[in-house]
Amino acid sequence: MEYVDCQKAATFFRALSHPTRLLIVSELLNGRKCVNDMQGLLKVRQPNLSQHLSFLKLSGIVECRQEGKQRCYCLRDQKLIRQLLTGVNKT
Amino acid sequence: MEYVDCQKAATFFRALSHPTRLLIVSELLNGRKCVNDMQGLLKVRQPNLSQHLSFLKLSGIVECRQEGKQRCYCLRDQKLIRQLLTGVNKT
DNA sequence: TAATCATATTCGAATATTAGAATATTATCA
DNA sequence: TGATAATATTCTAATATTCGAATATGATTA
Repeated sequence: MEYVDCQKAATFFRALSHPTRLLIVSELLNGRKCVNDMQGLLKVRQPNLSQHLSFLKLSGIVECRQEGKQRCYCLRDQKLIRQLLTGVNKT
Repeated sequence: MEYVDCQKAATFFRALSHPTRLLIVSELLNGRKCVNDMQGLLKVRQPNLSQHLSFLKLSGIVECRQEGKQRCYCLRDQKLIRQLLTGVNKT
């Protein structure tokens, strides 16, 4: 296989290495969601959710847009994430 | 997407979330290697390498076999790993 | 069986991650 | 403009990760 940027890849995988963040990400596979939507689905407190979202944003996995009062998050590369999760899921 | 076992997936991704472990893994994409081979390729001390290998083994990413004095490691699912790294590399 | 090569384990210190509590910010609405 | 809804940030304590140093183990060879 060609050269792998291990630093970059490690950052990417680290972002996916926490169950809560994976839950967020797998919810986002179903489409854009605002923080409040996600809170309804996950059992974490709002500040904690916000921290994880921030982590995911810094790692380049999600992006967000302000929409009125709400902030909507979505995956930056839905196809890639789907592929990664599907692969690992089969393990 | 179907249900994702986030606990399991998180463990898997965490194993790949360290640059040294990714280096190990990408070396193993070229085939089986014993610890000493890997030491020649990476710039880490032997005990540290051994720790990372142990982590990768516990996470189910590699397996190893004793071969004479040496212990040879290989990927348990080379195709999956190649797919994951290729995907992330394109990011 | 003693020496040696190859690898693993243990321990401790430094650092990073995580979650909760408290608080701050930002956008809209009355 | 003040109140409120939605989200983010900061601080802190608990825990986890990482590395190096020292040491242990296991297989082979002399």
